[in-house]
Amino acid sequence: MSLRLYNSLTKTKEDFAPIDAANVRMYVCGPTVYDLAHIGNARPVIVFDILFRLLRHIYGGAHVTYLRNITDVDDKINARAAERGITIRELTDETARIYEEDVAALGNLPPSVTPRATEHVSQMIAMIAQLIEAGHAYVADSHVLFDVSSKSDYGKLSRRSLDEMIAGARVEVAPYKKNPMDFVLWKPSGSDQPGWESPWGRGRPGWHIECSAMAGQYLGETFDIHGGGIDLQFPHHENEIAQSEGVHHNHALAKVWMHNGFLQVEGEKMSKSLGNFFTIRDLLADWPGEVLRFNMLRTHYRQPIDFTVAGLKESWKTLERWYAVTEPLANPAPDAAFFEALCDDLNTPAAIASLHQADELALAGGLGFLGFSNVQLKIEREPNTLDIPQIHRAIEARNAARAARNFAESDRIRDALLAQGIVLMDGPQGTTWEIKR
RNA sequence: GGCCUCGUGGCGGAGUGGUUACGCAGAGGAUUGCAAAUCCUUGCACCCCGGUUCGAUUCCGGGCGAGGCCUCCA
Repeated sequence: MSLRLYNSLTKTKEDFAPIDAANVRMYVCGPTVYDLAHIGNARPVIVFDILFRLLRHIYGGAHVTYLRNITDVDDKINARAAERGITIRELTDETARIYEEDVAALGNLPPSVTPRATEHVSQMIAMIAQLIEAGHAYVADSHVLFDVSSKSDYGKLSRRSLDEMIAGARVEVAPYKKNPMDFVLWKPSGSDQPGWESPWGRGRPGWHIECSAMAGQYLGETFDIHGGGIDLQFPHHENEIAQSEGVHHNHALAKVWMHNGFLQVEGEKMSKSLGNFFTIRDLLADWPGEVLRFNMLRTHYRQPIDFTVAGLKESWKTLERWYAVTEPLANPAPDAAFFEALCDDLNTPAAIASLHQADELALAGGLGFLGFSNVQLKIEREPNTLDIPQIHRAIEARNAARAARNFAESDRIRDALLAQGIVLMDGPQGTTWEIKR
């Protein structure tokens, strides 16, 4: 069974063949750490975690390198730190730490490498110098700009021509730009802004160069897979391509480009003004991480996803039903139907559908493979705030009443427990209980 | 305005040139003192109009609708 992935660059599903099967390399754009990550940010993390697991399964755990960067230099970060009256480093450290906790709670494996932009500024400076040398960049008004007209295939990922982009013309046209679409590689910093010494004076890197620099350092000139949200396709990924290929003699940056679809909340765009803006942290207060994860995987990664409370409830219910039958395996080997679905461009909805048909072993394997553990739901099932001996005494009293056919009393006890959120279930092996949802 | 994606039953969501998954909800049954849970059975769909075809939900064109990018955004 071969792995097939949809490549945004060619717009087709292609057989995946690694450049080096002994070291399969994947880059995914990580967070800009100025604020808590929201549920939309969680989608690419979960999607590419599944791909990471699949690649490790196919090529071996030691033969996959997965890089997810941390962007800790950005003007939004500067503004937020000033607002909160803390240093930039305090803000980025705190936000990065919370981010790691959040994505771990969602069941994601740590990537192989999580480099920080600020620790790679010298690589960025070197790259910018090479771009100037190669005629792809120029210095103007203390800035260094990428000259998009110097790269004839600029726009190949997003399939836009320069003419179209200029016709769209909502971009800021700074007077020092040769072409309105030229983008900043380096910009000058004032004394109140973070800055690094460079051949072009004290300044800081532009928006896109960090990804090119870190990808080049850890994954080489050309690597296998570059992932991220569809909204990053233009301009961010387009510009990454321009920068990296500009330095690497037009050798491709990545063979396969993958983009996950957008996320909506209850049918609307998530935004602070609509009051439907949810951070991962908000949601983790009400929903176990594995429920959030399962809900995300019910939709194919390239489709838009509508995040709803109804969907979360359904996800929770499905997981509970499965956990009642089996426990996810820690070292799972997927069964054929499940594996084939995943290998078909990460078709997680079809893989999940196969689990509904699967026997216990295959179900346990599939759940484990997707990164489920049942740890969080177990805690949820028996929160330590409950007086469990009291519940058991009530159940015994009710069963005594039932044995005496005093159904008025037994129903009273059951209703009393229900009022506390405890649902009773009479089975052949006796009475069991669970938390009402 | 330009570029792009999508439109499947009450809901979620795969897939396919011809017998149309799966899950949730609904209905019927088994079980139960009654419920709950569970199990079995089951009804329900391929946005509209053209075209290609023996045959289209699936391919092509147009329309309508939704969403995304073009500016920070995952």
